[in-house]
Amino acid sequence: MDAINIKQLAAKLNLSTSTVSRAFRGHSDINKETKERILAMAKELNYQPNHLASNMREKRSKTIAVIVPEIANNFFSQVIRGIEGVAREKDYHVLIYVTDDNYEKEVAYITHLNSGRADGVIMSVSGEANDHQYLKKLKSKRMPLVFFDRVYEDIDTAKITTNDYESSFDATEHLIKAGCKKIAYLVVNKNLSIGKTRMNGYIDALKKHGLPYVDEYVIDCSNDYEANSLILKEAFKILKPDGVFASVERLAFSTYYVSYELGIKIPEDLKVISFSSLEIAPLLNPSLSTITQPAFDMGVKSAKILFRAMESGGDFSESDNLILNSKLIQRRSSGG
Amino acid sequence: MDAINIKQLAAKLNLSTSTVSRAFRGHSDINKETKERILAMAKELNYQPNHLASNMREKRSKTIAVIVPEIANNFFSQVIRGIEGVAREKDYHVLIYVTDDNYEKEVAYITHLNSGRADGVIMSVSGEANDHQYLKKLKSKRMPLVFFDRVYEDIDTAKITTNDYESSFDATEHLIKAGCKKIAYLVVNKNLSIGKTRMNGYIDALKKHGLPYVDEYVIDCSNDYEANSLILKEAFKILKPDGVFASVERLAFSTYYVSYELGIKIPEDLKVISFSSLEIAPLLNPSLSTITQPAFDMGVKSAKILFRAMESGGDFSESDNLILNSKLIQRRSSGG
DNA sequence: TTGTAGGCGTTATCAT
DNA sequence: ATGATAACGCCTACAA
Repeated sequence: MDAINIKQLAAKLNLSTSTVSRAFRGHSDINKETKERILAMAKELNYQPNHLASNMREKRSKTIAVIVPEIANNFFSQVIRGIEGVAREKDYHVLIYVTDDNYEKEVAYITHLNSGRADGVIMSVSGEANDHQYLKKLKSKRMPLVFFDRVYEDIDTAKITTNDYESSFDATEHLIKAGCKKIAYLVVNKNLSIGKTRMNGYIDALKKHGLPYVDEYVIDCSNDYEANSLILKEAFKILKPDGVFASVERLAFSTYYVSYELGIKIPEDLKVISFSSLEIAPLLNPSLSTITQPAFDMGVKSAKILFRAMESGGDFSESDNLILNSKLIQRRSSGG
Repeated sequence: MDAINIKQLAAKLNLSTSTVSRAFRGHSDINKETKERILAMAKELNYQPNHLASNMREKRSKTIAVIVPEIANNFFSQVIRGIEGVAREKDYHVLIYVTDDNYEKEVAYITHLNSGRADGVIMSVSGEANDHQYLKKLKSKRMPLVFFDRVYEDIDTAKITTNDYESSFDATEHLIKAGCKKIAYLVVNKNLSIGKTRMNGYIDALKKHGLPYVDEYVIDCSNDYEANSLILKEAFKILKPDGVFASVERLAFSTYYVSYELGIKIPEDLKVISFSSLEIAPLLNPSLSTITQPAFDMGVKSAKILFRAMESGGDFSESDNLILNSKLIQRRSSGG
């Protein structure tokens, strides 16, 4: 009762394996009747060509790998949904790898992919460490790589990002116009390119409006809820900011929790805006002002660019560096 | 500069492919020095055994498939995270398939998996249609299948679910004790086993407390936000429920939006409780009372059971039907 | 239109 | 300890 193979099927039909193979590959030179006979019998015996074998023969896996820092996160899950949809259309399969922002895992995944498991990679980087040699190996193996959102600048490959600098500038300016004088910038990893870019927008907006840039107002958080809670509690007590710009959704949530706890009223005492892909931002208490990235669309575009590269031999062009626009949506948390 | 293979590597070293192969498989009979020489050269040439080939040889893919109705959803993304973690430990890879609650896609995915792409499947079903023949084929191919959360009762395989009946009973009772007399039950697909089970809990709780069961109070919704908004608006206007029990997170969100719009005050005019895995339920306006399923844990357990089955030849035992407990967390939306 | 045969890259078996 | 060889299941160039 085990899986049947092409040989057995051919035997049952008194045909050669080539003919059977042809029936499945939409080949030209095959008698219509024979083909039908084959497909009918295949159905009856529940035969399907073995992918492992045919992929090996054709030297491709019909699979793409998606590497993300986390998955239980609105932004990434929406991106993945976008990627999955495109892959499905192309009849490709999607492997998921979660790095938990861990550099070693990232290296390990990429390294293991160097072995025929995937034909291409879409990834949002962990941002730890500075040695990106392991990624260059992909290139030498002609395995196209697309970065989205969090990228390594020193790797020359397609990058799908959003206009982080402008958005951050706008968000900060938005808080200033709402009357904030002491705006805290919440970040998870200052060294990550994305953290830097967003911070520059913040700094330049302060400058433009003649507000001083104060180092302490840049609050370096972690990926851990508990830890962030402590960090923010301390910071809020000491600095007493009247505005918070969270560079990551999670930090906005922590801001809410801490504010509840300390009796800080949003938006009266503290105005908040955050990068976020949360679809229910309007349902929060108070509704959260957001800079919303086109997550789903980023997934779709990343996948399309990857497929184009795979179809054309693995090369990218300058036009494969896309910068999409995020949307600033003002809600109650920033005084709207 | 293309990928190198074992033959070329062996040639460079003046060794046979067998010896090189042994170096990679931790085989006993190999000279330590030779092994080191091989590994060093492999590193230099960036050689890695081709998975497609070795998997084919060993007749397994070291891959599991995860099929879910949707992915941009807290419950499913947390389950996936759990699965992914276990898979990683076992050095397995994870394929993701999204059905969008579409029966045809479900059938298509399952059918295509009958071909060596995966060694096992974890799935939460779409629940459309009643012909589950296609799943039986998996069994004949010795491909273990684990259902989680949404299952087909007529398929004899491992099932990881939660105590939906009891949770629903408790949730309904909770609303009754909070003073509700006219409780609406919101459901997406009445015919899905999960919808039925949860509804039974609702019905029995009404009975126990002497409240009439009224057909109109069971409100059949869809997966579309817009459509649900209309359905609920109509229903709320006509039925004027004082309690809502949402069998799915999404419907609680719609309830909030509609209530805002109609000026219905939660919890004063309407008390709400919902199945939900939302980590920020406390931040909603008002904070949402939830029945929270142990999503991450369900993922972990599903994966572990699948691996045990794969390791032991594909069979499940009665003890592989797990029923985990959800937690009822009372918050402001139900009057807490 | 169909069949024959070789090879994709790896590994286990058997021999040396 | 190492090497030669066959086999995994499929596909295609070539032959008939």
